[in-house]
Amino acid sequence: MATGRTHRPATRSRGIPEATVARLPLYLRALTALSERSVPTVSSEELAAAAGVNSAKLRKDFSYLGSYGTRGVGYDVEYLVYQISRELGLTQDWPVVIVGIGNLGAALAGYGGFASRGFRVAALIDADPAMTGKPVAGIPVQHSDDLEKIINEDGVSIGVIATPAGVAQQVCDRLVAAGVTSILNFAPTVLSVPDGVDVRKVDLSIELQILAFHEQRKAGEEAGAEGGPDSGTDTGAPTAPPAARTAGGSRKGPDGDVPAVMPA
Amino acid sequence: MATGRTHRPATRSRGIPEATVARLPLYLRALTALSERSVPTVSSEELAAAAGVNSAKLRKDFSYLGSYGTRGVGYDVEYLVYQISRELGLTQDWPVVIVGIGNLGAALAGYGGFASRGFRVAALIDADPAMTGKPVAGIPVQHSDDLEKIINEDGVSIGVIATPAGVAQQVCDRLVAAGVTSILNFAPTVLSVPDGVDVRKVDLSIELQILAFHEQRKAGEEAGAEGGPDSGTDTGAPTAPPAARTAGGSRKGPDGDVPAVMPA
DNA sequence: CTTTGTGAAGGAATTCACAGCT
DNA sequence: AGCTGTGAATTCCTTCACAAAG
Repeated sequence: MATGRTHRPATRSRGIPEATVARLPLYLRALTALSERSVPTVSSEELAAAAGVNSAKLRKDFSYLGSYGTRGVGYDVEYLVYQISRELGLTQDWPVVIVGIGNLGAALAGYGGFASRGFRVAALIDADPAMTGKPVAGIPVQHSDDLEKIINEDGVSIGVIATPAGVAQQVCDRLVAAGVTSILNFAPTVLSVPDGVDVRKVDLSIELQILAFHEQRKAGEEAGAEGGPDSGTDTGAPTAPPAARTAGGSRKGPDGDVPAVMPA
Repeated sequence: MATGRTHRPATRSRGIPEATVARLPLYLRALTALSERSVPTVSSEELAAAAGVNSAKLRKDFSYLGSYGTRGVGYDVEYLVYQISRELGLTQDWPVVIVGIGNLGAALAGYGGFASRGFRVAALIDADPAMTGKPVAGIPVQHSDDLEKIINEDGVSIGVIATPAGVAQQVCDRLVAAGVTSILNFAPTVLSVPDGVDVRKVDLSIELQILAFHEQRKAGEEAGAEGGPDSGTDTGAPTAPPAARTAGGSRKGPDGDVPAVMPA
């Protein structure tokens, strides 16, 4: 930035910004919908609306991919679908293994958006011998003893972890050792992986907590002018704060001390 | 903040950055684990490692909450757990409804992390009459005709949508009309909601596509020095690009034209 | 005219690095 | 000594607004 970016980015677009990459699938989905309705072209304004972003952002995003689009007209839907697909690597297909076939794993196995767009469920793996051989979403579950063999035979590089948190790290380690370099983690744990391995995390409870934060904020505003943080709703007022600082005068949070009612 | 924080923040900390809010649940989880092991205090360095972030970021994050923590020592685990919980609004409990009890909805209903930390599944709702009354994860499914009544009676403000994409928007509309102001959406659609309603989205297929992007990138680097985007892997080379631009010289992507093989 | 593509401005998040407290 | 809390520097992302292209 500071240095002004002399000319073209050397070896070609080294680096589409992460934020842009994260939005490409959104654009792709919107474009696919247009494509199915046989809409031939779309403006940045329309497409942005369909994807739920603003149009300047969309145009900037596309500018990282190249100069697709025609001024005064818009973007050719089919062409863009192809270009984005290629950029995302969806023109090849990616075998994926799902480890942990509980409720969630089963749901994922049956998820339609999985099969479409280049992803193929290569195997379902579970540690429970009772599951072995049982078909889930039409695919027979295999035992985790064979994990390494499965990964190797199918050339799997993407793994989905849907196990309980307690075993997620060891499953992860085995996947990585077997050659998996991208992991989608549904278990509520921080996974540690060597450099070069990507991990993305999907965490229901985190999302809910973020919503709760905003929800609380709304309630606070709507209620009293600027009253305390949450003026109790049901604050029992009992017990004492876990470890009430060493007394002292440190300027703590909003209203000093209140007991915790932490759920398990 | 900027203004040196004369005394207490006026109306109180107007505005913890979103990025910080999104990490609080991570810290909370790590702290809860420490708490269970009866660890009394923790340094920013240790806690950051457990949460998978760097310690400067963690300290900055905490600084938005107030001055908990003791120089030369670290943070009192229990105290921090409480403060973060309160900040996130987890000291009150939030009734949640889940709409769409298919594979995914059932998985969510049974998800442990749900019940803990202040969230309570108030109702499971599905449009299929055959599901009505059937218990899922111990909770009887109710019919979507009663959606409004359920929301009102239980004072639900958070809704989870796990329906097929096709009906997600209308379910969303009904939830909002009934008074829900926070929505967690698992359906692969962009939901439009009025101002004041928060939507968060969890989308498997988007996460996979982002992984595929990076995966492809790795493959590219590891192979030829800096060659084309993916040098084919299996590119049939057939058919023509959807709408091959009006010829012209616009500097398109990396290697001009290649056919699309888009999956449905 | 319409709409893209993009410099430049503005804002947000991260990281540095150290003053200040314990 | 050790560790937090935070201004300042940096990097990343978004938005503006307009020149260039059809």
